[in-house]
Amino acid sequence: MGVMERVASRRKKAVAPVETGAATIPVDSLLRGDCIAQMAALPDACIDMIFADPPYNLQLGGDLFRPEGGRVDAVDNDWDKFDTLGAYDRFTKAWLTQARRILKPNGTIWVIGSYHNIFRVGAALQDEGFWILNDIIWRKANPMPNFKGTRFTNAHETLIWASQGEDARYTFNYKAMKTLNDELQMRSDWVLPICGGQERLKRNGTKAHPTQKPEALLYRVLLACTKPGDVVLDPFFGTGTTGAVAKRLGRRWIGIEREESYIEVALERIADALPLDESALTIMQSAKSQPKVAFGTLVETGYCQPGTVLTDLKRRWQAVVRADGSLAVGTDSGSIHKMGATLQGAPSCNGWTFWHLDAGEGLKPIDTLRQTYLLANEP
Amino acid sequence: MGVMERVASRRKKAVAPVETGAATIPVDSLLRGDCIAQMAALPDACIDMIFADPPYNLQLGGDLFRPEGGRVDAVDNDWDKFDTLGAYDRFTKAWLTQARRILKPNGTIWVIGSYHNIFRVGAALQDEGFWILNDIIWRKANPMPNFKGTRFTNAHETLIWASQGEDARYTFNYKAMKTLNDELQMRSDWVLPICGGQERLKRNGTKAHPTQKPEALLYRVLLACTKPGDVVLDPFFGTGTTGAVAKRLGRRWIGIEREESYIEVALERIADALPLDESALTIMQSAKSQPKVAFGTLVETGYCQPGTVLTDLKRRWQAVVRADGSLAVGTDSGSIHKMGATLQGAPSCNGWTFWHLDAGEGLKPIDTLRQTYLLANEP
DNA sequence: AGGACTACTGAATCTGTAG
DNA sequence: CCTACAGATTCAGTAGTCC
Repeated sequence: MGVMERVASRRKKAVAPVETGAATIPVDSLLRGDCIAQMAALPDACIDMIFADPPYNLQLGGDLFRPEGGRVDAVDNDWDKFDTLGAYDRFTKAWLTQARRILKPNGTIWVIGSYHNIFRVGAALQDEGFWILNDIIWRKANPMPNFKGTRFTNAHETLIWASQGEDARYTFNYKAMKTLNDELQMRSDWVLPICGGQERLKRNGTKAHPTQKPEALLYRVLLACTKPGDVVLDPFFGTGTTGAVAKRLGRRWIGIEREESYIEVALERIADALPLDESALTIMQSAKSQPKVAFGTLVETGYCQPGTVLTDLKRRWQAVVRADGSLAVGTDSGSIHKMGATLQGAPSCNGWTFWHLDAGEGLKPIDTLRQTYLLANEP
Repeated sequence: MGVMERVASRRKKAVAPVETGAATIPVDSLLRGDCIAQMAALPDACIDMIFADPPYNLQLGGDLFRPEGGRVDAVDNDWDKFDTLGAYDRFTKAWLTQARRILKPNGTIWVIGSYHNIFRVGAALQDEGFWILNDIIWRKANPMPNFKGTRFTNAHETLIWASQGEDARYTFNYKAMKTLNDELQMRSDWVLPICGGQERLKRNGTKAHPTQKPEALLYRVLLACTKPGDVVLDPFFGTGTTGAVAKRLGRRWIGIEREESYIEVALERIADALPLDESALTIMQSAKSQPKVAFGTLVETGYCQPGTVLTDLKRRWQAVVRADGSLAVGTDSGSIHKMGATLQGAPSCNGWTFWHLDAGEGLKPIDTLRQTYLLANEP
C-alpha cells in the first residue's frame, strides 16, 4: 500500500467541484480559441470526461535524415514550443485547474503524452488532487524507427486515467472491455497501429495535423469510461478525433481549438462521421500480434545459458551462445538465422530448426526451448 | 527555476560532476545503511551506471523526510496530501542529488516505478538536470489480475533511462540489442515474465522481498548500457538482483541496503551466481567501433586499382577511382562519401554502401573490399 | 487479377572526431 | 567555441506502377 493511498484515505471529504445540475453548455460543438480561456467560461461540474492531448514539448534539435536520405517531417509547430520546463509546468497547471473545476465529481480525465512531458503532467495531476486510476501504454504496432541507432525505438505513448479523488465513483465498463479483449481482462498495455492510410486526414496532399491520433485509441477510451449521452470535452481538439468517435458512439462532445486550419478539417470530418458497423469495430480493435519470441529472450530468461554449445543436425558445425543471443562460430558471429545461412552458403535459414542442443539422448532443435518458454509464459 | 531553466535552453553546458579519475571505491560489495548517507560517503564521478528501484511506500524512508520546521502552510483539508507528496519529493530529490554527484559524466541512471511514483521521479530527474533518453515499458507476461474488475489490469511497470545531460555521451550497445531481438531494433516495450518459480527467493516459505525484480530485466539493462568491468550501483539493493546479474555479466557492483533480512538473502544469492566466461560475454559490435579504413588505403594496397569504374546500385551514375582514392564523375571529384551525397542531392552519404563494383555476376558494394582488407590485415 | 517492385511516411529530444 | 567531414543508420504499412 503506497503512501498516496494512505494519505488520501485520511482525507474523507473528496476535494472536488460541486455538481451544478443542469447547466446550459454548448454540446456537440467546437469552441474557438485558447483552451484555458474557453474552459474558464464553462460552468462548474458540467463535463463527464475530459480527453486531453496537450503539446509534448519535444525540444527537437536540427533536421533528422533517414538512412536512405529522406528528411523526417518533424513536429516543428509553434504550439509545441515552450521556453523552459517551468513555463511548461505553469501551462499544465493552468489548464488542469480549469479541467478539474468543470469536470463532474464523478468524471474522469485522460491525458496522453510521451516521456518528454508525461512525467510532468502526471505529477501535476497528483498535485492538483486528481487520483490516478491507471497509466495505459499505447504500444504502437508500427512506430518510426530510431534511424541513427542511438537509443531504443520509441515505440509507445503513455496515457493517464484519473478521477477527481480517491473516493470518487467513476464509470468503468468492465464487461465491455473484457468482451473487446476476447474475454480476458483488458490490460494496461494496448497494441494499436498509428494513424495512417485513409484515416489520416490530408490537406493539399500533406497531413492536416502532425499528431493526429487513431480513432481506435479514442474508441477504446470512450467505450471504457463513458456512458451513452455523456459529455466529453477535448481541450486540444486538433482535427477532432475525439469528436468523431464520440459522435459514432452516441456521446456528446465539446472541442476547443485555436488553429483555424485544424478547425475546418475537424468540422468537416465530424459532419461525415457515421456510426461504425460491427465488423469495422472488430477489425479496428483486433490488432493482436501473434506472440513472437526472439532467441535473445530465451537467453535473458535463462532458458538457454550463454556458453551453451549448439550444433546442426549433421554435426558439421558448432556454435557457442553468447550473452546477447548471438552465436559465435570460430571468429565469425551473428544471429541464429544469419549464422545458419552463412555456414550453409544459403540466402536465408530458419535458425530455430537448424540449430540443435545436445540433450544427452540425442539432438533436439532449439525451437523446443521456444515452445517451453511459450507454454510457461502465455496468458 | 534554476536547473530547469538552464537545461531547457539547448546546447548549453551540461551540469554534470567532474571526473575524479581513480578514486578508491568498494566494488563488489554491499554497504549497510541508509542509501543517501552511503552515497554521500562515495567520491564524485565514480559510478558508470545506477539502477534504482526506489520505494513508493514512505514507511521505508519516511522518518528522515518528515517536513522540517517552517514548512509550507497548506490550505484546508489538502494539507495531508500536499505534505506527503512533498515528503516523497524531498526524499526523491535527496537521493537523486547524490546519485547525480557520484555518477560519471558519461554514466547513465535507470529508475523503475509504477504510476504511484514514476511521474514524480521522472519530473525530479528532469528538474535535477538529467536528460531522459528513453522511457521503457516492462510489459509483464503474467501479471496479477484486477480481482474487483474496477480498473484495467495493471500489467506493466515503467523504467526511465537518463544521462547526465543533453550533450553527455553514454554507452548503448545498439548492435547487441538488435541481435538480442532477432535482428530488429530493440523497442521501448519489453515483454518479460514476472519473477516467480525457482527465481523467486523465499525465506521461511514466504517471499523474501515484496517486489523482487526478474533477472531478465536487469540482464537487458546491463547488457544494453554497460561494458564489462563497469561499476553498477544499486542504492535500493533489496535481494540483490542487480548484484547477481552484474556478477554474471562481468560487471562490478555496489549495493546499498538497510534491511538486514534482505542483506542476508542478497549476499547468499550473489555468492551462488556463476560468472560467464569471457567468450560468452563478447557481444556484437556496431560498425562504429570497428577500426576505420580509408578508401585510399584500399587503393594504395591494391585492393582496388586506380581506374576502376564504380556505379550505384541502380546504375544511375558511374565514377572512376583515382590514384589518391578520390572518385571522378564527369568533371567533378571528391571522396566516395562526398560524391555519393552530391549526386543524390543528399546532405550525406555512406560511400561504402552507395558505390558498387561490377563483379560480372552482379554488383557488390565496395564495403566488401574493406571487409576483405580487414580480414587480411587485422591483428 | 494479382504479384513484384518502388516510393513514401509516422509526436524523434537520433554522430563523432579532428582541427 | 566553431567548422569540416568521414561515415553509420530503418520498421511496418500504405499506395502506386509495372508486368
